[in-house]
Amino acid sequence: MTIQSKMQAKNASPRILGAARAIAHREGAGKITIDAVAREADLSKGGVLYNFPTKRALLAGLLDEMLAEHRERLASVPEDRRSRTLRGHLEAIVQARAVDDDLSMAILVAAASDPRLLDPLRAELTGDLERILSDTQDTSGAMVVVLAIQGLRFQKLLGLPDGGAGLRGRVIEQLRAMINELE
Amino acid sequence: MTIQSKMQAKNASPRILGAARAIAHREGAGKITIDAVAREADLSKGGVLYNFPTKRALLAGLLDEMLAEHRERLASVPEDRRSRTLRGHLEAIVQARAVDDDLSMAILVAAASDPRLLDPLRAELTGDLERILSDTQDTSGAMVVVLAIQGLRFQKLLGLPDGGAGLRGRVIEQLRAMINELE
DNA sequence: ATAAAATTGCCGAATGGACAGTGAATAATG
DNA sequence: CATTATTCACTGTCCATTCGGCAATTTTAT
Repeated sequence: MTIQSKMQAKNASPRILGAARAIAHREGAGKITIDAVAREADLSKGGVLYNFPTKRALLAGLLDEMLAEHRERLASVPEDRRSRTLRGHLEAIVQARAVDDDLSMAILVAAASDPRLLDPLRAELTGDLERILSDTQDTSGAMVVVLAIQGLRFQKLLGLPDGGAGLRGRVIEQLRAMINELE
Repeated sequence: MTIQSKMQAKNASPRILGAARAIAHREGAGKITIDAVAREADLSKGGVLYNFPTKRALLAGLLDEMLAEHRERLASVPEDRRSRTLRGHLEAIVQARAVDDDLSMAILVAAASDPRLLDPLRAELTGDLERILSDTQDTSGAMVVVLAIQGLRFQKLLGLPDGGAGLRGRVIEQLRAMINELE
């Protein structure tokens, strides 16, 4: 019970999504449960279900929010540079410090519970990829960079070995260089 | 009830693991349930739990089996080539046609239910990575290849866009070339 | 060798907990 | 007052895990 216990917010959805992310960050993606989210958001279970009528909808909302953030990061790359989309993908992952900021975690839960939840993501990435590939002649070179970026994502997410911070920095530098060399 | 209904096999574990993989392949990783595995393996629930006393143990067993297969694939790369481990990782994923043969799916379930299940995988990969990096001077170049391979894994697993089969082939060729150019 | 005893591998019916979803009642808001 | 946001108390389902029993197999004792 917070100080505002009896005050109705106009829209609890952001708080709910934030709660879900907090749980995923703290306890792992699999622990996202309606009850848990309700507790975390200081709301009743019914309250959560009022905003997201099913758990599936909640997960979809999560993914949606993260996709939106992803788009924002992409948009923050200067308009006129070559390989803009590809640069955006790389910088997005460099900036996302906490796993919490990252798409990947939501992706995992989604995939585990219902693969169709990933459809919007697939659509988005398909568009991105088309743009990336049409930005250059060296499509397989570009694709290697794309794949490496995805590799970075899951490596961080799953806590797989990364060869240390120093190497990580040099890898990112190298990826930047590879992007610059695309024509 | 099969024809051998009253015959006791010495060890149902392989059948159980096979059943689990079949389910994961057909219905998704999240559908691995003791009941389902029991049905698929034509065994009772108790029978499954006799071989794997908890579900966690079952998942650990799955991961273990897949790690063993992974080691085998690595071992199949000719002894004397440079960057042997790295080549092994690449060829392993090229060979694994069905997602079914791939580590990744098991990884996902494991990560979702209990991150600690990934510890053996982490250990294995840490060793692999050390070997890979000590095989060359160009550590960041090698790491980019490692990351791209991981990217390929998850791309396939999650059904993310890959730019088509042609591009995929060229990417693999390019990765092979990158490995050859490592010193 | 063989009967008895112990062990192994498995069955299948409970048990209980976790969880998604419902609906009627209630409070807040404009 | 009417609409919207939320609570509360349930319901039903799914699922991991427990447990007593049983048949086949192996070991031990005679």
